[in-house]
Amino acid sequence: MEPKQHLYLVDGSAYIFRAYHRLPPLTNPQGVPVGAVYGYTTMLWKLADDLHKADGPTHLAVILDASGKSFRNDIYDQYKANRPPPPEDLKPQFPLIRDATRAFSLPCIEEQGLEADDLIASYARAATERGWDVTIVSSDKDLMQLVGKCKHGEDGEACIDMLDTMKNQRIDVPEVIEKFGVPPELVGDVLALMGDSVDNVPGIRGIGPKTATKLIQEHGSLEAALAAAPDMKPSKLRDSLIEQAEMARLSRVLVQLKEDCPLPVALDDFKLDTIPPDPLAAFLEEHGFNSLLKRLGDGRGSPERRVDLNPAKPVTAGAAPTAGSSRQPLPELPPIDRSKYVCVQDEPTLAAWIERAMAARLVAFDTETSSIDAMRAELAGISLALGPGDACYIPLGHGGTDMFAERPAQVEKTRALALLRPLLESEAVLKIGQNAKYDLNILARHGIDVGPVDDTMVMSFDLDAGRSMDGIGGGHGMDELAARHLGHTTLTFKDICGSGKKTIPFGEVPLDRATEYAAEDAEVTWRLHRLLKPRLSEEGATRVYERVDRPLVPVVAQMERHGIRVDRDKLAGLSATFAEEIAKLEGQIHELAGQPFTIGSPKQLGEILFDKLGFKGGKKGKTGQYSTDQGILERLSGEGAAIADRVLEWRQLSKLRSTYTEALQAAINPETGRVHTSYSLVGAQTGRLSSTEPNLQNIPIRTELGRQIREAFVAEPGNVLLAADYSQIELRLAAHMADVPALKEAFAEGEDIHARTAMEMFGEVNRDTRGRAKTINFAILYGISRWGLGGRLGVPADEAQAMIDRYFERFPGIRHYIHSTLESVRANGYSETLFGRKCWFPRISSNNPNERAGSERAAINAPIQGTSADIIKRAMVRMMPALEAAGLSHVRMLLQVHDELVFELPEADVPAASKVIEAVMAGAAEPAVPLSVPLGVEIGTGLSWGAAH
DNA sequence: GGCCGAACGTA
DNA sequence: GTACGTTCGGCCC
Repeated sequence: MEPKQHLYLVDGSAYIFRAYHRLPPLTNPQGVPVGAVYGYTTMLWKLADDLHKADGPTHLAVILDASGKSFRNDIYDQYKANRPPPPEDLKPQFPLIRDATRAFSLPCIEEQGLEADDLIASYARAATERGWDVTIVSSDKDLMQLVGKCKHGEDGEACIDMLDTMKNQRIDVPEVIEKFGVPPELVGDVLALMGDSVDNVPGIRGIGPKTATKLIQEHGSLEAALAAAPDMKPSKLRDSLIEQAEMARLSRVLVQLKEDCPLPVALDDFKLDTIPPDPLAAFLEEHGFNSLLKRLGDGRGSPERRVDLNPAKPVTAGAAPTAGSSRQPLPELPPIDRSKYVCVQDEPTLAAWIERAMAARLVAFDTETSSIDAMRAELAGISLALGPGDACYIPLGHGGTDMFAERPAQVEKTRALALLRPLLESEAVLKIGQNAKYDLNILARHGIDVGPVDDTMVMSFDLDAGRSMDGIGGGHGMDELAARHLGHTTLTFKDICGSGKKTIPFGEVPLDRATEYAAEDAEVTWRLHRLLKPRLSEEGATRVYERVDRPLVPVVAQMERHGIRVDRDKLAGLSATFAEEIAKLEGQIHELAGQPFTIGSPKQLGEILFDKLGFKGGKKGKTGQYSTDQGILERLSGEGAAIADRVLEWRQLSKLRSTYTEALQAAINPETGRVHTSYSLVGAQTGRLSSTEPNLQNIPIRTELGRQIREAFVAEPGNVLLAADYSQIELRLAAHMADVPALKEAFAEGEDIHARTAMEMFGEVNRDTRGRAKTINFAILYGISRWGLGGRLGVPADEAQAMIDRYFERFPGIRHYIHSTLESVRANGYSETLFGRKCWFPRISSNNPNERAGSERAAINAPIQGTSADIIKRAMVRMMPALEAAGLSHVRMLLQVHDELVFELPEADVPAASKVIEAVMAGAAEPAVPLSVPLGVEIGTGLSWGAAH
């Protein structure tokens, strides 16, 4: 028989507050306060010492609070409202807690919307159900409710106790009774009566611990005490109990621990091995914890030392995992075996799978459909995975198109979805998707609001954006992730459905093949989640994942479903006008050329211009072709070449017609009559969204002709469109991040920022100097180079360099920002936004100077562009709740264009909605990152997108 | 049918 | 000089 398993659950968040208040202030060699971190480290040290003792841990995890809001705020909005912000010198220690945990190679769990207490309760219950003993490392009184809860599992009795490491005291049932006067199962009733000022649990006014205990002892429960109140002798206590009975009941709910939370990491993955000494030593050294370092002594280099990279296993693409990324290795799983999958074709089997998924509290899922376009796709089936080799496919729309072939047996679609709905919508079951936004949209169209959801594609992005090396892709698609992390080659869509003309819809794929493909996707998603989720906390990506990108998934999904109305007739009219003009120009161009040719071919055009017509200044690029881009043609036009002028006009009109007026008409969804773009959450390495099919982030605005296309984006009758833009957000962020007093001042005063720059640079402001200043400001954001700036301004490189020097002289913070950013990217391999979003630059140390310089420019830009992306994403996440709280439930958020949000709303709501939108956007960095510049938001409204600007 | 480079639309 | 996506012609298979 296996030895008894013993799980330790460390209440990390509560611990550091206690450690902070109990220990003297202490700073590390870099001057960062680390007193609480030191206390936390010694606590982990003590636990690690017990590792191989008889009653020591066999499994261990640290549990942290991930976010300020939880389900308790939905029940009682004042919950934890009185809690003061943490002291300034404690704040920087929070992220270090994760570093410390990582240094011990221990798993660290946190989950948005859940408090550490609830996760601890859920893990404790799950472990005792399996017959494991549990020790909760905490002294939190709420958690005392759990003590003693025994189960009779396979291994006999399993119990929960607590360990207060500060007092070095075990807390078991007698200790709980000593503290509360009642056994653990009644602690919740006592807590409900006495309330808690720190958490702002109301309780009953005038009742403290003493009276609460007495009442519960006498009556046996909260409800009994409340029921007995009218018969008590008249007193203040009696009146309070009667008057505030509801408050007590509410408090009872608030102190109740949630034991059925989805478990983001499986219990088996908390298995403890040995603590590898190297990362620990590095951590102790970095923070100057010399006494501990000494005690670690010659543990370094011992035979237990673990090797980071096992060549037999698949290797993460990009930079090899470096010091600090080690952890207790996850137990190995059997290889993927597609023969184990089940095709679910009848209701009882389906019901059994749903029941098992409910019990597992974690299920990977995937939908199969007829199209890549979620707004047009027909549902063909759903796959579920509960573990390795434990996956199924539920066909729902197979067959039926061929009248002569027999339709395979399947559970009827509506019936199956009705059965699946409680699972997919259950708060207690974590659903894991790969690009879950797609599946959310498919299921939303069938009336199912899936949640809570984790997304492995988004996790991969938050961990590894930009991390690709020669020969190894850096993408976040399922096939690529499976190859990179699991060493597994998945069946591809092409393998199953073919490609090109011979593509068959998924609903026509035979069920055995469909099952292999679909269930494999779900199992791969399950396995990826198991690998990636723990990496989030280990690699400092939790904040950006939990607070920004994860909650954004359903928000963006909803925007895609909303779509935007376009005026087809208006587009058709423009298209016809453009076509006429294009034909006219074509005739003139062929006339001027002396022969017909394909104007759209740069190759042919170049030959006509420079070979046949003999214009000078033809430059051939690396492909041996003449360049005929806008700059060249404008120069020729200035030199009097009429043909160049006509070609420029022809190009503008052709572009507008083919890319916009024609393509947008084709993109109108016949069912909704609207255009639904698809946003990629992992499209831009910096963290921006990207938009495809169609791209609604590059609708023209700069020229009058192009602007007419924006007029075709319109509101429904009775509604208007509202466009809200951040003004100069990247420059504002640069001013903040590089700490440039002159620029910050200008933004604070609402000055014209380019004019201010012109004044600083040239001593006077006029059209010319302001324009040059504007160019320089942008050049800074894009990673400046003398040649680039020179080219833009039309001055020699040395003159441009002089301007750059002058800029640095006037705004010294900028030079320092560039220098320190590059320094840090070279040292760590990645840049970081103010919110901790990483962007990797594997070529920053390339031997190729061009490549290296390119990476450097991108690395200077990424924190600024990425922080701006983080901020608007945070605004998007908060927007609908804020509007709803203001009673503005008819406002719909339709589009995001990097620094702009577009809404559709009833005209009457404009004043109220403008206020909310402005406030949410302007405050979106707070409270995580207080900015030293205000964020300006400009709002316009109109019947069309064009008019709203 | 699939891929690449040139050109050009946006922030 | 940053970050994207789409269209087109030209070329490959």
